[in-house]
Amino acid sequence: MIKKSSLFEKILSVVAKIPKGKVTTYGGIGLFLGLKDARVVGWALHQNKDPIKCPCHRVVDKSGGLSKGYAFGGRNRQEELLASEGILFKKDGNVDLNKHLWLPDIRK
DNA sequence: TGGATGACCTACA
DNA sequence: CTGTAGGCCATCC
Repeated sequence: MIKKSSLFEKILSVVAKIPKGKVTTYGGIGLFLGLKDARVVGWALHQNKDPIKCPCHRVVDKSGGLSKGYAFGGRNRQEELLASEGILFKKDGNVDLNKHLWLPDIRK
């Protein structure tokens, strides 16, 4: 049900569909939207100011690591939010993609 | 109109 | 493994 609008809305729609306890990657969203870059995804999330509709904390990088550090007010904050949803972290401080990786449904 | 910016990814040395 | 370079998309000034 992705409408034809700015990628901003598309990305937000995808992120909003992320089930609780799951995480997705920038590259995954970009690939889903047919983009060849993950920058747009990061850009959209950065421009996003509605964490209620867009759980940015559920979006991680390809390695399962969190963003640079100034996402929500600190990387620690994101970890806290993810942990609050039942997402486990590895000793590296990265999300366990093997258990929580989720990708958008292309059919829908 | 056009350069600069951005929460990234991949490839190569 | 770390560092550098390129890429491509949208928005802002």
